[in-house]
Amino acid sequence: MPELPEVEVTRLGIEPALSHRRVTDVVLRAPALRYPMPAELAGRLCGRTLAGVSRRGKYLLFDFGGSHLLFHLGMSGTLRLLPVGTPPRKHDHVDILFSDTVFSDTPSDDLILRMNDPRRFGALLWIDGDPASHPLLAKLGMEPLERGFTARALAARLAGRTAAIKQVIMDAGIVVGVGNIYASESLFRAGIDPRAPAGKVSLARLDRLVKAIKETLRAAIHAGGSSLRDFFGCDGDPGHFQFEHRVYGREGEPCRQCGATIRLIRQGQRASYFCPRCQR
DNA sequence: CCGACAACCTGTGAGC
DNA sequence: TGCTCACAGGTTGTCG
Repeated sequence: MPELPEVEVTRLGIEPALSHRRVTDVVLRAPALRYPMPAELAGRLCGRTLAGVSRRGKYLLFDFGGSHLLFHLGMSGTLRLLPVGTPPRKHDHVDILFSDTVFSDTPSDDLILRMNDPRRFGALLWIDGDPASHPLLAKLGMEPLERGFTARALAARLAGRTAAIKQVIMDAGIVVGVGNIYASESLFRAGIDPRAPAGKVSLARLDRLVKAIKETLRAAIHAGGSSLRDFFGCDGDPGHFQFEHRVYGREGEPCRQCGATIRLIRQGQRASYFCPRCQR
């Protein structure tokens, strides 16, 4: 499901709606996602005010004034904002109820932040202290939309790597947020064969790749993300970037750039799509 | 350190 | 209609 653009679209919807609201209740309907649910979560959260929501890679960090609630959406997770009283559906595992804003004099406008995750590969963790030093976050690589993500910085991390470039740019220890869809899409835009050994890609080509990754992710965020089957933004709207995919999911169809037939191969148990003429 | 692979879990669509 | 199989946006752990 969610790669960086889908997580960022979720953050952009939630942050303005929930910031400065106070938690009034927590409902957990599953004992665990990828990890056991945080102990005493209701006791820790109720009464606290949300200061803001940030993102690191595909993780969302809800700042409750020094302590953080961390979400990961895994393969099939979504976060939605719903009116209080909305009945839960299958796989709605977590509700966090937020009060109306403190200073509003309108009738109650309380909201539920609800996490749905059929496959339960997602995660919910409570982090005291600096989240950057948490084991899940400490070893993460570069943020692709930040200035530090450059061809030179990428080249330094790829030196000596013999694995295929597509698999390496999906490694969160190198660069975060680039998953299976956006890896294929970015390599197409950069004109690079996904099978090329990562350490042997020239600096000039890495420069094109870095620019392609930034462009692709930004365009996808602008489009509300890609919705293949079960991604929706926090308002329930699907994204529409899937209609702009140039190779992902287009096996056997003509390349939009040159007309050659788009190919599907397996790399590391994942599907890779590419144009054999445009990507060499 | 690196690379290859299995595992986690549910739903869906294709093929018979 | 119903069965079985392959596969799906991610990450972690193990093994050589």
